[in-house]
Parts: sequence; structure tokens; C-alpha cells
Amino acid sequence: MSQEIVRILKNIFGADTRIEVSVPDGELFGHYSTNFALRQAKLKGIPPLELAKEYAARIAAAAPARFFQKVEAAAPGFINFWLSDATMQKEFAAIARDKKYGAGTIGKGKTVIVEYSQPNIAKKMHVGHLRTTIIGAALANILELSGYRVVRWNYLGDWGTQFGKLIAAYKLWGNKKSVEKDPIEELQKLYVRFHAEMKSDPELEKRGQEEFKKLEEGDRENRKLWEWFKKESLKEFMKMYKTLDVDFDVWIGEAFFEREMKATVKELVDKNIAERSEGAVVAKLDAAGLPPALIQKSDGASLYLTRDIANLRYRLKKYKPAKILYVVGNEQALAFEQLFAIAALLGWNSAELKHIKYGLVLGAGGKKLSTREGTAQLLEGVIGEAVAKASEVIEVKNPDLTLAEKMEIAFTGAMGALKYNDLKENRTTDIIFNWEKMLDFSGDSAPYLQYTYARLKSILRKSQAVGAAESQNAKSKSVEPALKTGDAATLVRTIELALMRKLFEFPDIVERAGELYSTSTLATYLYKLAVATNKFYETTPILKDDDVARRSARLVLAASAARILQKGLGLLGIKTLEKI
RNA sequence: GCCCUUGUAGCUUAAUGGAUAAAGCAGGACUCUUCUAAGGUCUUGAUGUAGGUUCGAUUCCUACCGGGGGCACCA
Repeated sequence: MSQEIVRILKNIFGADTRIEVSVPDGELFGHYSTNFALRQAKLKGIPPLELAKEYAARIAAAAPARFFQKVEAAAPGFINFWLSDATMQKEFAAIARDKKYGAGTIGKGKTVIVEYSQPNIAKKMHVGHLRTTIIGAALANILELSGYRVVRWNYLGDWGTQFGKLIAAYKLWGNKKSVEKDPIEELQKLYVRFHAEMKSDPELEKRGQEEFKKLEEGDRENRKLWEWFKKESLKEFMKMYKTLDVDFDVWIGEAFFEREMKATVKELVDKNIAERSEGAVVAKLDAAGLPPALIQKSDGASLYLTRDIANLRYRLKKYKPAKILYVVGNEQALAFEQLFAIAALLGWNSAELKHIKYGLVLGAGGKKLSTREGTAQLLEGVIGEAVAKASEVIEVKNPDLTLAEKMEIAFTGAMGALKYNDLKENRTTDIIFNWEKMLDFSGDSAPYLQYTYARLKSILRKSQAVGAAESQNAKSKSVEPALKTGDAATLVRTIELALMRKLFEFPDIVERAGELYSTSTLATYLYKLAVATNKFYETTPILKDDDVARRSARLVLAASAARILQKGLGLLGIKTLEKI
């Protein structure tokens, strides 16, 4: 709806005028509001309020007939808009009828690659992986609804010195049987032990580097071990992604670009972007104000940055994307600045490259969690704990449900809570891992949104029963009653109108969330929508309304709110529940 | 030392340069013969410090103070 008002204003004031429309809280300052007269007043040297009044009159005269109920100038120079009943009615009908309500077109014809999750082979996923996986998946969904063709890319950490270390550790202390029994668990133990012993035996580090060098040179034994580690790891990752309900289109990892390392380094040297230094090869980035970036080690082995460069070339060529989003933690900010600077030097400017940063998940006391140190909070443990807690809550709140229902609700509620907890915040600051916060199912949380949805569905289910009793016509059994002309006018109460206007915001919110790469924009909106919905069914009789036309309109409103809640939560990767 | 990032109520967070800074948790008071009390209603409480730009600053700039991360052979 905001976009529509902007279009109307641009028709009047010219397409080049910078006009933004916002939605004020409450109704005091209109349903919609703009400050563009304030800006114009400054350029023109006219007192703002005077200009706003003049503009308001022009808008009232030139806007489509009966679109606005009222257009008003307000100090110091805002212009506030109130929608007419006819406009509300029309938009309401669109929500009720249009299954695609909220879909945008700004990404039409464009491809965006979203890289997220990036688990490391032979390591357990921990709470840090939850952030990238959940945020990346949600952004991909949001951009897809905005019209983009989205490529969901899981860039596996399946190459690098860490595998040299792992191979060295396996050769020293590992045995096939125990790895086969519990692959990642056992491999991770080896890795942790290797790092622990490295502290007292510096020779080990060198040994790890040598094993990686051999792997990169095609040593048969190391190659076999690596393939085996990767295969076993992927099996476990697939289980986790199924639990998280997250999917990918491309599973290409770092190893895929291994063969292009030498050529990539050579290209950078030939183009005078990189040079030899202390036996290694570094890219000089002083011009970009960045420290030099290492792209080849002195023993000739490659580095992550080199692989990222090769990967970028591959992506640009194969997908011709308009954007590439890297959903990776804050800590790698410098690495991405360097990658983007190198891309600029190479003249690769066809795509917008964006590092979507998020804060680290720290342990108690603000300490960094580390797989090496064995202090990471494992994802499977967190999920198990959350489901257990959710089961307890259900036992208290709703003991009469069947066991199957309880299990479904516990799982869906717990997963929703974990995801929502990450998605509602847009923080680039670090987050201290907090059980209490993660397992809080009341207030601003996924279970509250799921509860709201379930209550709406419960009312709608009962309306079918009522409808069947009242009418012989089998077709009226539809869950969503047909919208009748004039229904909006019968939705007279402020709360109902407030809920309707909340629904109108959905398309604007999806677009803004996509533009800002902000899941919290959407999550915060859904929470406010749920609050408005709760007020609605707490204060307004729906099934018990005697006025048939009004009851029908209220049912449509309930059905529409349910649909938008479900759609919005779906974008965030959170499932709804019919009962809770 | 340099670079990035961050500082909002007791705690965790919201707020495209706008109007009265918005919630949740915790605390206090109400509310289940009425469509699910994981709810609703009321209530206490905040922009690190000092300047600057602006009609208007939580938001932009400068300095200071505090937190976190990074800075050549890890990713």
C-alpha cells in the first residue's frame, strides 16, 4: 500500500521527486504519512507547513477519486493520509482473494546467489552454524518472493590445512572401526586432541601442513581418507538439514576449486595484483586501504581466499548473478573486504557482492566458542534441550492433547523458537549464548505467533460447523467465507481496522526486508501483526456475532490474518500449527 | 598500534534523519460460567560522556570512555 501511495504522489509531483511514505503508530498522524514537503520546503525556501498545506490540497484534488478519506498537513510539515472505506475495501478484497498477496517484482529477471551454512567437514555443527543457516535460508525465501531467481548455495568447508591436521591425527591415533561407528564424533575428537597436543609439540603443526600439501598434490592415501571423511560427514549434515527444514540448490565446496589454484595465483601475479613476498604470494591492497592478503603459502599450498576468488569467477560466469550474498559471521569481515577488493582489481563488477554479517555466538562469560577447544555448544544438544523444554510446557498448558499432537507441537514449537530467536534480531554485535532466552516460549517468540495462528484456525474450523448447520448449501463450507460488498464498512471498530491496515503492510515489509537483507524487519512485523490479531479476537465476537454480514466479514479478516501469518512465518522457515 | 563493529529501562532487544523512543523477560495489580490464559488489561523503568551538522539526531560527523572481533602462511 505504501508503494501505491508513492506512485500516486509521483504522478502528481514528478517521478524524480524523492518521496517516502511511512506508517505511523496509531491513527493520530494518519494511516500513512510522508515528510517530502519538509525536504522540498528546504530546497525552495518556503515555510514547511505552508508548503505542506499547499501540497495536501493538490493531492486531495489530483489523487484518484475516493482513494483517500482525508489528506492533512501537520506541523512542522508532514502530510498525513487516511484511506477511504472504498480503498480499504479494495485492498482487503485483494488480501482475501489473492493467494500471491505480498509477492514483489523488484527482483524480476535477476539472479541472486545466497551462500549460507558452510559447515566444516568432520566437525559437528554448533550454535554458530544455526545463525548462518537460518538467516541465509530466510533471506533466500524473502528475495524469492520479491521476484528474484535464488540460488541457495552451501559452500562446504571441505578443503584446507584443517584436513591435513585431521589426516595427521588419524594416522597417529585413529582407527577405522571407531570412526565408522560414530564418524563426526570420532573425527572431531581426533581434531581436538591434535590441537591440544600441538601446544606441547610444535612439530605437529608442521606435520599437519605437510599432510595437506600431500593431499593437494594428489597423494592417494590422503585423498581416500579425505573422501571418506567427507562422505560420512555429509550423511550427518543431511539429517541436520532435514531437522532444520533447510535446503540448498548447490552443494559445491572449496575442494571443487582446488585445481584452479595455480592458475588463479598466476593470473593475479600476471595482472600485477599479487606478488611474491617472504616465499609466499600476497595480493597488495594498499590502494583499497587494506592489509595485504595471502593467497599462496610458502610451501605452495592454497588458501581459503584463493578458493573464494576461483569460486567467484565460477559463479559470475555460470549464473550471471545480479547479487551474491555471503551469510558469514562478523569475524571474517576483513577477509571479505579483501576478496571484494581483489574482485574490483580484476574488473569483476557485474554483480553486487555483499557480506551479510552477524555477531558471533559466545559462551558464558563472553568467551569465544571453539571446536578446537571443544567448548562449542553443539546444535543437536540445543535442539534436544529445546524440544524437551517444549514438551514440559505442553504437559502443563495442554495435557489433553494426544501424544502424537504433543510431539508435533513440541518439535515445531521448539524449532520455531530457536529460529525466531535468531531471526528477530538484526544484531552485528556478538550474542552470549543463553539457554533461558532460547527456551523462552512466551511473549515475543515463535510459539506466541503459532498460538495466534492456531486460535484463528480454531475459530475458522468452528465457523465451518456453524455454516453447515445454518445453510444447506455445501459450498458455504469453505474455510474462507466469500467477501461481500460493503463488508469493510461493517468492520467499524478501531481494532478491526487496525488489524486490516497491519495486513496491508505485508507487501511493503517483504520488499523492505529484501532490500535491507533484514530478517528482523519481517519478524518484528509478524509479531506486531500477532499482537493486533490477539486484540482482535480478545475483544471482538466473531462466531457469536448475530449480524450475518458482519460475522462473515470478521471471518474473512480472521482467515486473511491467518494466511499472512502463515506466509510470513514460512518465509522465516517457521511452521504453523493447527492446534497448540 | 591499526582496521571493523557495538553501547537504548534491572536483563534481552525495536525504531527508512521525523511527531509521544517500541516491545519481551523480570517486578507490582487485575483477568478463565464467553470462539485455546503459550492469551488480554493496567503499572514501575532507558538513548555511555562531551561537542558538532540539521527546522528536527537513538540514527550522521569528531573526540573520549567501555564491550566484541580481526590484522601474512587457519577458515
